[in-house]
Amino acid sequence: MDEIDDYSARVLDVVDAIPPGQVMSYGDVAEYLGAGGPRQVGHVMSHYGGAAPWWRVTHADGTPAPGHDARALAHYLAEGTPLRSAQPPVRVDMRKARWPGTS
DNA sequence: GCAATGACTGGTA
DNA sequence: TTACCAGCCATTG
Repeated sequence: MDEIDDYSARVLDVVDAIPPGQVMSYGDVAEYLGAGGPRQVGHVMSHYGGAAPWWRVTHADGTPAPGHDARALAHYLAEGTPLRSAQPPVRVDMRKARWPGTS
């Protein structure tokens, strides 16, 4: 198994901590960690996202990762995530589904 | 060290 | 909604 970096593990830890029905944007995760940037989080998800609920991580607009929007939609419906559009372009209601973290 | 790239963000048209 | 631009951060050649 490939060993992951501390930063990647930290990103996966936050994503794994997101409760069902809630989502975070790439920028929110980076800001929550206080390190790196939205692009770094996205890169980690593309490389290690297979071991984490990547569908709970979306763009600031609420649109899921490209190429996986249909897959993410299935999870949103299964977890009861508040959606603004149940069909492409799939968009999550960030106003309610945005997870501020362990407040 | 520089240029290019990427599962990004916000603003403007 | 879509398209384009400028900014941001880390990795790679």
